[in-house]
Amino acid sequence: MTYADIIVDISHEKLDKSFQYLVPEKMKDEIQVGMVVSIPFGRGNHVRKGYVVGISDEPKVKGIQLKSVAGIENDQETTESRLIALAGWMKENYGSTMIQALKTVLPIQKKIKAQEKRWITLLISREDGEKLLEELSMTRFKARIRLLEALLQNENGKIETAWASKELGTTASVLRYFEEQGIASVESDEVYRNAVADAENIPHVAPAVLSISQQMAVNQILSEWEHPDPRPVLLHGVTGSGKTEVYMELIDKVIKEGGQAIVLIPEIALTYQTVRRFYGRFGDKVSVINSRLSLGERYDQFKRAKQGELQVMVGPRSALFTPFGRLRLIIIDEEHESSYKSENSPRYHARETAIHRAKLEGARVILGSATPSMEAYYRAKEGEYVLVKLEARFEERPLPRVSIIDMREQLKKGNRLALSLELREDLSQCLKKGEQAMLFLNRRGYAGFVSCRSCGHVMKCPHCDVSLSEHNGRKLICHYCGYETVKPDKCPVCSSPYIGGFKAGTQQIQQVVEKEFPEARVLRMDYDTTRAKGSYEKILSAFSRHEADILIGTQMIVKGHDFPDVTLVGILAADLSLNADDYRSGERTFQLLTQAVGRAGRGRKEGHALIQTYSPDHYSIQTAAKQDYEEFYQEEMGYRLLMDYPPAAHMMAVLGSSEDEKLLETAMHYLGLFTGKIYAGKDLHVIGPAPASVGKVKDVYRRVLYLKHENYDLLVRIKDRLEEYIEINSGFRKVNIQFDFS
DNA sequence: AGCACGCCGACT
DNA sequence: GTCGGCGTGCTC
Repeated sequence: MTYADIIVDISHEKLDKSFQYLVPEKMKDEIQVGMVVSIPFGRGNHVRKGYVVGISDEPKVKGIQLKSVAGIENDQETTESRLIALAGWMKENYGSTMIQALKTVLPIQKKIKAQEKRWITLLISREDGEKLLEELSMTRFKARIRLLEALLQNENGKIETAWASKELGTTASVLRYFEEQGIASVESDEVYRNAVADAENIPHVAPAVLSISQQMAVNQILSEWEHPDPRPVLLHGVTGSGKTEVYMELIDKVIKEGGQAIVLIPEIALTYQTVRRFYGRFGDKVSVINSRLSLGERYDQFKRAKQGELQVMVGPRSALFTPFGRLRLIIIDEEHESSYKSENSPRYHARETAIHRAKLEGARVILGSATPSMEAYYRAKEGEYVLVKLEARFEERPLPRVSIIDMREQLKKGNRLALSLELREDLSQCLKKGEQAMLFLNRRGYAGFVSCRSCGHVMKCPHCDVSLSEHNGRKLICHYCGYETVKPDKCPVCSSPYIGGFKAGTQQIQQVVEKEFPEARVLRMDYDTTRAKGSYEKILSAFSRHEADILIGTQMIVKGHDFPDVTLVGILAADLSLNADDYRSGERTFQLLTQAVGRAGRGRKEGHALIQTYSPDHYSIQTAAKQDYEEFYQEEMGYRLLMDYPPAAHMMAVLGSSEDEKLLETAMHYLGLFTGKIYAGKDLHVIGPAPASVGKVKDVYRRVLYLKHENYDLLVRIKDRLEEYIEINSGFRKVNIQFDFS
């Protein structure tokens, strides 16, 4: 007998397990893991869609009469089944339930979408309506009166047909009367809107003539593609070298061959500019998904892709699962960005997942970055990826000149302001010449905490074990759970009145700058000024139109924007991100500084950057100032090798969370003991368990156990063993365990 | 999600 | 006494 494990309709959390069905004799040879089948389910034996996730010849439950698979849905087998196979791989390699994996991979169709809503809209003015109502009230047409009354009462003069027929008894003949007389119109919901914002106003742009180095890169990539099984390409191009032109050239090739392409970009922040460029070149073959689209719009875009209306999809991490039927190319721009790693289970990395999807689909992968991740560069050096370099900046523009300012010297010189004397001098020069400047405040992993200057007490969130941040000088807010409290005017521990915030926020910088340069026009871009919808684009486009002289902001200003008039970049508190408590802090600092420095001098005029720091000798800062990736990589790799951190070894974090602190502690302790016992002597490093870097969020405690080993598959096997162990032991019922690979 | 079982309020 | 409200739990 053949049995199939099937997951029923993925849109419902509670059905997060597989059910076993009998496979009828005639389907035995046809059925495969990844197929979509129809099955009778529940008491009513309703026929529903299900996904085959396993096939076996043994029943796993006894005492239950198994039902049989009703049929195989053949239609969209190829695209969908490959995505389901990808989900299976993600489940296995990142540790999650199959249903979570399926949900990230398949577009969730909304049930209501099946029957579209129709709306009755009042076309005449309210006065005319009242008049007509009076006339009608003399007649016997009661249904017409009810509908007109309802339309007049409704604020927008718009009601749903389904509601009208149910509540008002409106019939088709009533609607016909309203339409014929021009009193109201009946229209369906607008069908898919173009997801590309402002698409009508994007002019077509002819392909640019590639520079010599761009053309060389394209040729190198194409020659790799000649191989039957091309390797992923790491395109290492300095900031401003024109990687996007290379991407577009390759996409053009792929489209002409009848293939389709996915372009991943780091976050919504960048979509606006990037999408415009792609749309300008390829027109409505291009679409975009982002988190601002509604579920319905998102689904529509995937549907268009599936129907073959689109050739190119641009979007963040989740765009990787666009159901293209002839996917031939996946591009991951700014490959090093941390937003490519999912924070939810399955905690997949878009880079690895893209490479796997490409393998399943017969597509190629391009990874692009000015500052590649250690992982990607390591793999390229090992020959697993092909390294292609774009060394010259576009039009041979020189890289900016960089100076490092030792802030300890500033204190000795008696300057206590956040701006060094050198930066102030350069700013005034820059303003005099009518050029633009950017001031970048590095506050990655750092919140503007409030502390007592007398006893050192730090104001913390009572629910989350993180410091509270000061807002507008009077409120304290927790960025994890949103807890809010009034800023105390004396220390709750020692009653000292000297309690206050660390004065280095963007607002403070703005005040200093405005005081120092009263004639300069200053824009500020940070968490506070970009919360409103569209404000992000507004600030950036105002700055690019030179409506301001100085732009002050956090990391969001350093990402990939071209401002040709910017000649000066000032980086404040460059070393703050070095103090974050994870092994990637050196890499992040280098990336941030390199990207920030690269903002200067992208137009005709030469650029200059100043890095202000308290650790001028750190290699991340030194190499970023020299814009020397290779030297940074060597230094950083030495540290990773010494400490067995990725990419020198693989690491698996076992994340436990529970509301019960004691229970969590024992549970994690036993997991540690268990792994130590079964894998003793296999060179496995077990670290912890320890409280997670944020030990408590929304009153849920979090602990973490790290396992390091050079063999990834061994870690995956350990994960499987741990999952079994957790399944058997009832002590884990109230503890949530997740796995995180890096 | 559906559908059944099940335990408390207003009805012919 | 019954009809029916939707809370809870199960579905191979």
